[in-house]
Amino acid sequence: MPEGHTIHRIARDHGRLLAGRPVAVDSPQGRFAADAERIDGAVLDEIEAYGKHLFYWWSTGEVGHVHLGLFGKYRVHRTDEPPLPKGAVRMRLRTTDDGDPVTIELRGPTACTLGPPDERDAIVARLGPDPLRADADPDAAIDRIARSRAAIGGLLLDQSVIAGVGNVYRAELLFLHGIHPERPGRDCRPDDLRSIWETAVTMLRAGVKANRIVTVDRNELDLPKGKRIPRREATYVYQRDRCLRCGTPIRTVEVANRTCYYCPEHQAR
DNA sequence: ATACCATGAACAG
DNA sequence: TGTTCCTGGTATC
Repeated sequence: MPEGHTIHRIARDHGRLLAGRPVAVDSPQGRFAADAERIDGAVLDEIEAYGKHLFYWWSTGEVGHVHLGLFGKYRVHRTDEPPLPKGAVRMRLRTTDDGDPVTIELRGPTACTLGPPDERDAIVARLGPDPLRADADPDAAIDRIARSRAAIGGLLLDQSVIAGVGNVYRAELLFLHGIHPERPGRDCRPDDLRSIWETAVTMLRAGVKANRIVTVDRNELDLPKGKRIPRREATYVYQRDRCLRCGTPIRTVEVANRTCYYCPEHQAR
């Protein structure tokens, strides 16, 4: 699930539920237990999203770091007495004040740690600009791509180039700009690179709003008004059999160790 | 019941 | 470049 839009949506939703409140923290599964103890009962000041990373700013001055990876998942319970947790809950956050009771469980993350703000800064320093953040510098990403001999399909997945884009968005961004995933970054027109950034901003924002990835223009679909777009219709090329626009069979190519879907008709080498 | 694959990324070498 | 870690949905038997 988690590309950048998911992470920003989680930061927003969970922040609304927990920010400014004292929170009981524990780790039923155990691997976060020692860290949990240090912030147990502290006030959660803010949840920050940066690319695919989440940062929990605690009133103790420490910062929690969560990266969901491929499998990590949150579950929200609107009670402070949730059912016995099934499976391995790495981190559990539970309200203890008089407000609306909330318990949030985290399972299967790639990273779940606690440290000083320096550690958060070090992680952010390794990341490229995040299209969902107001402080993003598009030129940092555009220049990196424009100077690179590497395939643009790999660069778009490289979090140090652009933070928050994942395998679905990369395929869709390249399709919409008619660029083959294996084209070297330096062989792309600068205008196209700028446009890719702008499209990324639009797509990711739409993803946060809808809480899912929908990259197609609704008007290109033959759907009854008001009907929800099915998952397999929500993209132009990603996990499709045929290109939504021309019907050409979709091909795949491995770029950066991940399957990249593209339309051979629209995306020439 | 079992296998495999997936929207991710760190690490070894 | 290949291996490893984590979970869950779907396919296959």
